[in-house]
Amino acid sequence: MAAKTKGKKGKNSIKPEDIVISKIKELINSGILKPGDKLPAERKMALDFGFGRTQIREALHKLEFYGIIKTLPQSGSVINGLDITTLDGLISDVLNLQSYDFFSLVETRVLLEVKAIQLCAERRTEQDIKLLEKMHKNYVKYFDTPDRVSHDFAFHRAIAEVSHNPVFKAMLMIVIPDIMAIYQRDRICAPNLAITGEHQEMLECIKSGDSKRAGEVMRLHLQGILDFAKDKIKEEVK
Amino acid sequence: MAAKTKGKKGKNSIKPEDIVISKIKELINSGILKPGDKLPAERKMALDFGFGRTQIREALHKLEFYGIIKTLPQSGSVINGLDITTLDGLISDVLNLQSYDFFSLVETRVLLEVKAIQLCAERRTEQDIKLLEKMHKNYVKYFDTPDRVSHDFAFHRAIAEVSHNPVFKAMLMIVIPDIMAIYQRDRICAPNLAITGEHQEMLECIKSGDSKRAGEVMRLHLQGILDFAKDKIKEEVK
DNA sequence: AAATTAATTTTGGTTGACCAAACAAACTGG
DNA sequence: CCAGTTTGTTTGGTCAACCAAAATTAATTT
Repeated sequence: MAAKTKGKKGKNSIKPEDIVISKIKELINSGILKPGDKLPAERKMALDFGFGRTQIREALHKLEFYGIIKTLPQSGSVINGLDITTLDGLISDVLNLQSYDFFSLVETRVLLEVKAIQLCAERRTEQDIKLLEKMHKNYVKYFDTPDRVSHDFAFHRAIAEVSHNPVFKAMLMIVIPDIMAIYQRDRICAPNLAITGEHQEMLECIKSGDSKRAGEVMRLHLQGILDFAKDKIKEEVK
Repeated sequence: MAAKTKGKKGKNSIKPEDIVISKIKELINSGILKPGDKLPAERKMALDFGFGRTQIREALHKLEFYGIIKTLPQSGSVINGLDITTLDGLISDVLNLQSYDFFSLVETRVLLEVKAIQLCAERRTEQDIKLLEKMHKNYVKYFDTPDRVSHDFAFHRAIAEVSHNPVFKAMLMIVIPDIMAIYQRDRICAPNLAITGEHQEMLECIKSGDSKRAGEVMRLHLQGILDFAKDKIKEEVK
């Protein structure tokens, strides 16, 4: 996935795999390798670049994760057929992979999840509604236990599911856990009782198919975290 | 990354690393392992699970990519401190990792990029404007060459950059290349001349800070691809 | 007895060798 | 001359042994 929120303090160690990736990047920029080409064998690159095959291998894994190459067993690795500028940009992104700031994460979550719940209201089936009701019941049931946050997450995860857009879901699954971890750690005040009511209301909107209102309630629901993120920025500045 | 758009045809081969991951998942679900725990040494797992250490290692790499564990050199791998349900869901997602359908990709792109350009109009600096103008010039310059799509991508990439939200950028960089690859491949008609004008207009909106209008132009700009995606669905159904 | 130090074990990281599938060239029979 | 087969090579996938850093334990000193 994607990228995790790492690199809090100085991670001085430059991983060998990243050096290998930048070497490959050079090969592409210098025109020796073009999109669609099969890149050299792992052993050859290991020799040429002065690394072990393991390091080459990990670099290739990373590039495949991000959809830049495709590795076929017993055959070789092929550069995906984009164009040079695109490729160069993508590889640069893989190399940088900076840790995401909390505000950007929340901003993204709000955008995705408001839209997600709107789609929920439009696309939900009978089965979807049952799922959501079950998740909501569980949240209420475990409200006074340490498992509350777990079931809170489960409810939001269900919404991502019922949006019937797997890309939304995948992206929300990247963003939400990070946000929750930080929010729980840094927030002092007690769990808000209003949350239950908001969940209930969202559920009603989805059931009645009122996508507009569903989105509004979700936006309200996330407002607290958004404010928290804004405060965090000011805090960091001062 | 994120996930790439793989698995077109039947990829029957179940990768060993995924079996290892599901074994670890079982350990967590059975309560033997809890969040925050250090999981067994690579050698021990290799022995217990009946795989080589390499396979264990690749599984751990994958889990670390998705932020589920953290591996410390010469010390061990630690399960990140979420809660059990959350963890279980995340691991399930890693295991499924289905290929994304074209429509969902486009739907996500529209949402992200419309918001991105609105943020552009609000947050752009003088330097940002210079970057965008340069990209636009290049696009016009290379319009009649095979490099057109490359510079088209570069322009959109610049918008992602100028939104000043690294999460938006990362996600758009996942989604856009896939979309462009499919769109170019399947589309028959010639490149639309209107695109240049729309890029120009977007640029003007960003410069003047008119975020609302910038968003509208972007939505219009992407409408063609969205319609194409809708047609594609109907086509697949029949 | 407590604190410090030294030896040992355990850990992830790295390396080189081996395996079977895929590929390509050479060979053979028509 | 060509189609089909064989054989040798190249490829990514796997494995077992080795390395250095970290953690643990034992020994030593105060």
